[in-house]
Amino acid sequence: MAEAKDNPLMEKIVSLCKRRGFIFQSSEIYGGINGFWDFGPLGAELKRNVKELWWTTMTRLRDDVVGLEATIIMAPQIWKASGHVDTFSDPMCDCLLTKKRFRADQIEPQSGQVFHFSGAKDTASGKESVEPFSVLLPAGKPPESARNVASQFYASRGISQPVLSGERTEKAENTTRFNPENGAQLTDPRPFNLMLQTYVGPIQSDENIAYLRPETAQAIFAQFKNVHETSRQKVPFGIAQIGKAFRNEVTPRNFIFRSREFEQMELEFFIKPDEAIEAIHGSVATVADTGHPGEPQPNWGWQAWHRYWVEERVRFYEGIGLSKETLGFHHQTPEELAHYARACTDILYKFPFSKRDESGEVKGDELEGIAARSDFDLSQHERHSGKLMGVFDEELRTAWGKLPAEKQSELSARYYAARLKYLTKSGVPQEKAELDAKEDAEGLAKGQYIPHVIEPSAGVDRLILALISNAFQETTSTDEKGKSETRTVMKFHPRVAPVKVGVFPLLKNKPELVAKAREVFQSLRGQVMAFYDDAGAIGRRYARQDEAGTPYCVTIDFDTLGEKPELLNTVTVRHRDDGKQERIAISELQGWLLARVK
RNA sequence: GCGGGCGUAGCUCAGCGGUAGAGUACUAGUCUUCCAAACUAGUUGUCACGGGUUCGAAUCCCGUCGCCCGCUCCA
Repeated sequence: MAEAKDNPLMEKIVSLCKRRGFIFQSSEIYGGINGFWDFGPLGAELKRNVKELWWTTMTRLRDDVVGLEATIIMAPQIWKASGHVDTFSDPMCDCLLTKKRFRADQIEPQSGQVFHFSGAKDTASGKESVEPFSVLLPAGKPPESARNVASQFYASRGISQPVLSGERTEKAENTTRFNPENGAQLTDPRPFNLMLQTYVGPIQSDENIAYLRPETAQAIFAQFKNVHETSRQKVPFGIAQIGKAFRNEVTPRNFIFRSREFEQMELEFFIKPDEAIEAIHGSVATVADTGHPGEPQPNWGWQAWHRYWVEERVRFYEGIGLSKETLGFHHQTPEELAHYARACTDILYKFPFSKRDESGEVKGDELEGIAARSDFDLSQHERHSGKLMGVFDEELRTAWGKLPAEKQSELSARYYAARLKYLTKSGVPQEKAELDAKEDAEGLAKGQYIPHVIEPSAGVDRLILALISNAFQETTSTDEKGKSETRTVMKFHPRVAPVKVGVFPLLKNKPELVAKAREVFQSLRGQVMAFYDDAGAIGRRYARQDEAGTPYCVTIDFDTLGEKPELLNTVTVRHRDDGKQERIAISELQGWLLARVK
């Protein structure tokens, strides 16, 4: 018998997702494929609603954000420029004894005496291993300790009283083939590339390798110039994109939380560098560390914009039913931040699998990261493509001319320092970096700069899982016969609920009720996602819709047909969360629903 | 990638060497005037996949795949 389930809530959610058609394992009939998931009928509706709400909120309801839909496969140079080719492919080695994993390029080179063994034999059982094994013995340590490590290795192979065989020794200088902690031999370095590869064109050769994008962001940077030139937007403005991304994760885990094919909703919001803001407005606005800073202001620098987007995104999550209590935050420490990043705030959701920290608090796991990425990304593409990524800012040029000379040189010096730091960190030789940084500082004085960026980047699938976890509610009740029964209600916010309304005739065997119910259903289905059901008792149909998370159910009864003349052409509307019912005229039904689900 | 656990009907699980079951769900019917009602009848499985041991395998062994947990990795 299996042990008690480690995470019963998670198990229930996974099982409900399958039972009700939210999420299936990809390729299930062939045994599945690790890290890939399909969305069933209800899941597809839920996901569509979430993406549509994001798109509407981020683009259509704003003056300063436009959309983009780029390809998944792009020029491989993009991934060179972004750093993914380098940082996403680290050769790794494992310790043969402790199984600890090392990045091959981070192992301290060591010197000493290498002890090779050809195998070992168990004195008691006669069991034998012919697997060779080596141990590095640092200078000054007794040979016994090397033999001891080897014995432990063979013991882990099932030879409890190992007698080592074939011992020979050899000197080694600056080797990285051994675990620095215990001297045990490591496996050969094996490449780990987190990007999925394919070939473009019929020839499968190295020069035809292409990558499936590991994030959607880079397409936005790569198309920045085109969008900027054609959209009549001026900095500050943003480009939004929703799309698939792929990562060859070592360990896909936690249902759809970390998968190999996933969908992102990303905004790259381009802003002026702080030096430009200061030149134009005299100073950069400061905003409080907490709370929404209000409507965007022209004198906002990166800190204010970063805060603004964190709060905007929290409002979005609250607007689809994730209350503040279910969310968490992680402010990346300077050590965690990438070298080019100024700040990064992660918005977390407290998933059923989220762990407690040392203080017993559940922090949550990441739904979205809002990063202040400086001008790193556009600068990288400028250097790698040779195309200028800067913008010209009339306002800055005019303002700059009116600045006192000392202010000009102060801002120039700061901009120069920032550009120099970027260039040298990127490996540009010192001399050239200084020249380029000087040129950039002169450009600033003429109204030119590479925009900085604030990047709110959200994972759609994780959000779906958060919404499902958040909606899941079980109640167990005992009826008068003492029979206990568990009911599941998915309390989705009406805005994201896959089905908005269920339409039922009270009884199936009364043709007048069925005909009227079909008529009401037809009038609603074009406006909102509606579901018609006449199978089983009315209570059962309500329960089915509760499990699907349908917020409203409409029942056509004899009063609808005029049994009580004053109720002619009215229906019962039943609310999912409290079971309460109200009477609404059919003529008002559509407006009533739209007001609640939009 | 390593270690541990697991994989039986759509779902939850029982069966653990003698040829597949329960509850639930689903379908049809009777009935039913608002919260999983009852009754009747019915459908559903290459027992994850492949191989081996055996007269005989869901059951034992090996391999593969997948899921969960811990490491490792990852944002």
